[in-house]
Amino acid sequence: MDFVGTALAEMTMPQISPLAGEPIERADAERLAGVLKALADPARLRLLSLIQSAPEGEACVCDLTAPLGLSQPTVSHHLRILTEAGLLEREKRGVWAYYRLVPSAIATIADLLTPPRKRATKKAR
Amino acid sequence: MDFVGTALAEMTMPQISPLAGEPIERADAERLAGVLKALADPARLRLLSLIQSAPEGEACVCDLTAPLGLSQPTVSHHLRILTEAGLLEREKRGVWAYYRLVPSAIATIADLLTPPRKRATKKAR
DNA sequence: CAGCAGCATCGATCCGCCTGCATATCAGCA
DNA sequence: TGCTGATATGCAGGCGGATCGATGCTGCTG
Repeated sequence: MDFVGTALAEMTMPQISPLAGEPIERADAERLAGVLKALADPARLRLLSLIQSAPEGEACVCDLTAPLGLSQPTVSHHLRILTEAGLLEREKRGVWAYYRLVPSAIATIADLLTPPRKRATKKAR
Repeated sequence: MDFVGTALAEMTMPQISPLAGEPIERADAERLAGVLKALADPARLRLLSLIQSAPEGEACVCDLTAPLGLSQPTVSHHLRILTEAGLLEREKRGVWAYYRLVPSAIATIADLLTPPRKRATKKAR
């Protein structure tokens, strides 16, 4: 499941727009589902929220374990999934690993879900 | 998992905005994750796409089985999940069950994911 | 160099979900 | 009423994922 990391980049291409007019391709559906699957977990949603609302917009694992009530390996596991999905980026400073949101990554997903409003719902062929 | 059906309605309240400034609550995270989990499946994404691009914006199960390459019970199962998540609505006309998108349901999810751009990222306390 | 602290990885367990087959339900029709 | 076709539901196999304890790895520090 390494393709998930590049899924976002490939889907930013405007002509794909999965839920727009044309029926979605099987491969595109799997890519989008892969990214959504990374989002579709309470712990990971809270992780994104915690990191985003952190003082500098970044947080290390030790700051996230307590508020989530999960073990450190589990938190690392979720952070890994979010990073591979292209939603987080990791920076190692000394002993600590700082995570921050990838700018506009989530907004890209939101855009993919929102069909181009003005496009005719019927086939534009 | 009946709460999923009402999850969308509860989260449309603007003060929630899960990925906005404040850290997300555990209950809100689970509700949003529940809806996202309904979306995070290739078959269900293709179902939404197929229904939306259908002639009248609606389709019955028999029209969806072939393009998905899945058995009829499996398609019914996915349609049920999407309906319980508040993304589809079902109308029984005679022997057929017609499914159509709930207007702006997906757009609501997209809005929940997109933080209010101009909110200060730092704590507003 | 030895010890320690922060993270990642491994192995194992438990649970939920996707899928299909078989079956039940329901509406239309002869 | 009995039959046929379109959907829904029950059941079960199989796979993936969430979680944790134990362990390994790596910088920092004394």
